[in-house]
Amino acid sequence: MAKAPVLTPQAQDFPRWYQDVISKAELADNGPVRGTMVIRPWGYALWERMQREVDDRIKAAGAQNAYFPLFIPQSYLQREADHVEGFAPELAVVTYAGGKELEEPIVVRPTSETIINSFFSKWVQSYRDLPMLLNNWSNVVRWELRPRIFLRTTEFLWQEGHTCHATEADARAYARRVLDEVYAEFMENVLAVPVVKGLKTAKERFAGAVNSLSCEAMMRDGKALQMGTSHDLGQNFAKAFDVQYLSSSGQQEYAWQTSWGVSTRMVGGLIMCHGDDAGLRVPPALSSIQVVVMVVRDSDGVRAAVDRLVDELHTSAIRVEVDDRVDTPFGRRAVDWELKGVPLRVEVGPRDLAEGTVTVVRRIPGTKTSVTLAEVARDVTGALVEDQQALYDEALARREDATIDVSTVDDAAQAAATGWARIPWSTLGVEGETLLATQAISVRCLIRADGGVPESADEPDLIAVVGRSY
RNA sequence: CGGGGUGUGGCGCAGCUUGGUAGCGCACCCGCUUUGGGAGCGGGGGGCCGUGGGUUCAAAUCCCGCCACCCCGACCA
Repeated sequence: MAKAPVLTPQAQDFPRWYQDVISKAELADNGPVRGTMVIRPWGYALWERMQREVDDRIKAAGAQNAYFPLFIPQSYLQREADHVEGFAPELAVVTYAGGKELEEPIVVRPTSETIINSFFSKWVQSYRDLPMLLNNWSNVVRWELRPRIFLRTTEFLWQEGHTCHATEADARAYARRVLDEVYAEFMENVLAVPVVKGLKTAKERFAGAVNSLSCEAMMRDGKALQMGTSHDLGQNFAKAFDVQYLSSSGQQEYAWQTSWGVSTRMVGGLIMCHGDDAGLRVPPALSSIQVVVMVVRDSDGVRAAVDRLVDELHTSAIRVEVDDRVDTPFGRRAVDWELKGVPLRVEVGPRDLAEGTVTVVRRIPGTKTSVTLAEVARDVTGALVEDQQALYDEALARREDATIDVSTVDDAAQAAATGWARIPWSTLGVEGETLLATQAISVRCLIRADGGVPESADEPDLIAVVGRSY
């Protein structure tokens, strides 16, 4: 008789499956304050690898890391009208500290536009100071009424980039460059998550931005997740915080700005895009452990063979971990690694060694094969590359199958029950967008007919990608 | 804000109707046997039963208040 499934099957109850994976794969726990989370080592390892890969790309795009404070004077938030209105409901405000009531309340940052701009106004003096490209790795707090671990938590970890440019065109181009070269490139090639890049509608735009661009991914239940955003801020904050520079022609000009961010929400996206009924599936390019070598039983020279194999894999620049917990039943260990989603398992036991082989188990396609000792390193290296691609291809095919072109608002609503719909923006319009909102369906982004990212929502022939979202 | 529900070892629950001071599964600890797909057997540790009051010889159980959390609706995006 089959054992009860380790996880609630996705088809039975997707949200429950998501909670089960997070708990059984030891990714995170809920914190004591509602909406907060404790990120456990395996979950944090995913985030650390994401940070490393994103950070490399941010630096390649010319930005430098800096750090700005957690606490912001409340008055700063109030300087930009749309910004304060957008964030007011989710602010955590400190009014009492050091044993007494504060003269001016302090806001725990929900994002750092205001405090960073207060320093830009000091640092940006001349066109020679531009562009100024900064990035801040930090935690932020947005009080959430309906939290979901990793996807929408009261406190989360992220990076926020903030830049100043001499011209509107430069700022726009940079916001777009981050979207393409930092975010989408990372998501598709490292996370193996295909994304649709597009422009947010006025309704979905960041509070205080002129335009917001986003990367949208489809989860296995057909819902959308905004994986990252990049904003063209125009001169809104520059004017509110007096960020001016002297141009080469001797004029005082307001700087043109951008801001952009990705967060621990990506961990949730990774889980829901690739996970299956056996647990997480981590893409090889991301995983902090690419191959786990299992000592099936410590006898007949198994341990020595494992040590030699690990050295060889290290030499091939593969991230390897040994599982020599021989006191724990084999099946338990195998299930644990599957839940955690490590891409490859190499099982070494006396039976294998007698044949001069090892057993290679691939988590992503779910295959198990016997490979000779001489070929392991080559086989493993090839499997890591193939499975990275397979994961991406699978996710892309799933998204395409679940996305349909429609020409009426009713059909769009129908399609959103199981996936996404593409509908001409001229057909949908703001009225259609409002109507869909009553059914918890939103415009994820606007794209051009050829899939390109629009410069503005006023371009003709735009397509709205609509769906339900997290 | 309105309606409904739930609070009992780390987690999930039973016990409450018909009061007699707590039990099950998983997890944990010890021993032996196991170990190629979630181990078996034996032994063991752990609970102010959300909280404050009341009734009673006696309250997890009955009565009243409070708190927290969950679901549905409304509101907001």
